[in-house]
Amino acid sequence: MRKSGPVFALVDCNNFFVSCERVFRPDLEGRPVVVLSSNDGCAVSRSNEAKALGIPMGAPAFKYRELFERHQVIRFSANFELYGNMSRRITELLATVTPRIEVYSVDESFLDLSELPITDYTAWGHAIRKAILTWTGLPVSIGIAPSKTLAKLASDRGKKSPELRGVLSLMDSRDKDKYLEIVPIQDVWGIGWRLAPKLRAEGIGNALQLSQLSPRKAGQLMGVRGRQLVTELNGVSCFPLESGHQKPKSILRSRTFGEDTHDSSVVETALASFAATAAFRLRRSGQLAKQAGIFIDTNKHKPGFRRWTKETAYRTPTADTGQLISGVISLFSEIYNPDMSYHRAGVWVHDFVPASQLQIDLFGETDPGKHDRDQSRMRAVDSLNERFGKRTVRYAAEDLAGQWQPRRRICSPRYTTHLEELPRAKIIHTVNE
DNA sequence: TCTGGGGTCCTAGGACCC
DNA sequence: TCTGGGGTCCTAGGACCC
Repeated sequence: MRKSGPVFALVDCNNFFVSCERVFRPDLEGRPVVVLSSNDGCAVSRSNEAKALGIPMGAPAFKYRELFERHQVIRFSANFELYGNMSRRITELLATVTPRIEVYSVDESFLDLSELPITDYTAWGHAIRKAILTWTGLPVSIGIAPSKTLAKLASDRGKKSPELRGVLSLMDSRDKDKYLEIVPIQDVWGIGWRLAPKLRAEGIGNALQLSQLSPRKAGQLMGVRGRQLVTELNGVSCFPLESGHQKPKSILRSRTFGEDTHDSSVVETALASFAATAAFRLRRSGQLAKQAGIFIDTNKHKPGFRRWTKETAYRTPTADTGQLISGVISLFSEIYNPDMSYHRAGVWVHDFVPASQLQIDLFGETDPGKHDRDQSRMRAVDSLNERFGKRTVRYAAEDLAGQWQPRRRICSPRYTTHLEELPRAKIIHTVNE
């Protein structure tokens, strides 16, 4: 059956990181749980019970320590290996429903339903929700609508209104306005902390009022993106499904150090590790970079915060780990000041060209065979690491003694990806037969 | 003591040219 | 050298997302 217009579903995992932890710790059901960011710094995922205690997104752990203790809030360091694996399980399941899928983030996917023979979208949503829960143990919310913005809004409503049991379809437009009216302006997808007060000052306080703006006025207040947003709220799709394999346009690796440091060698090994991962991602995307840069920060929460950035261009675009490492270390040597206390650092690469279209710079390169040798060396490194595990082969500069590495004091096991960390089953013998 | 990490897109304004 | 308008290209920074 062919529908007249676009139909999008947004499948959104509830409290994703916390839910992943609970799959393997069912005893945590009903208890307040938070997952902390790198360095165990702040809360990045909260269970409903934790939200009810008034723990906001991004709550700094040290400020909430007392509340955590008082209410026995269970805390975890972020275990991205586990979350990534759980995320792939859901994606694989959804891909069996339709190939028209856009993995929007680690916990959200859009599906294009317009070609599927669905007569009752709400029933379809409940069936998918149940399948995901059965197969992965993860609770999701599903919103279905003629535009992505409305699908997003619908899944959010499905999550927040218990009577909807996680699924809301806005395909039948009769009660659309009712739902739009209860969505505060700052909760609309695409309205952030700067636009929300600006819109409120214009008397626009909810999604319904936003949808009633004229395109002209919307453009004036919010630019082209805002004009499209208003159109989307009226059920006319402007943002298509971005399926397929978009290649990244920039790659950034950065970390806050486990402890602040003056030591140049600690910062160098961190930068070398970031450069190595960035280079690997670059190769995996089949691209070469023309530009690489670094930044180093002092602690931004202390007075006298400073950031230094420095960039370099490659005459011949590269994805070679060795070249990127020596590039970023030399940039660092131009910035380093032993009197500074460094808190965080990062490496970024951008300005990419496809690896297949490389043009060797005839004037800059004295050894024309070098590029090919570099490439085959990197291919060998990547295949060894794929076969024997991440970082089996690495550059000496990376030095994984890792004094810079963030703290992860309370990390759960990598249940799904490391054999030795598998959950253990206990067999209980009953005495009375 | 202790506050994450990784992206994309758009726009305003400067540099430069005719 | 100065005047002015108009166009393109590039970049930094703003704003948003998860």
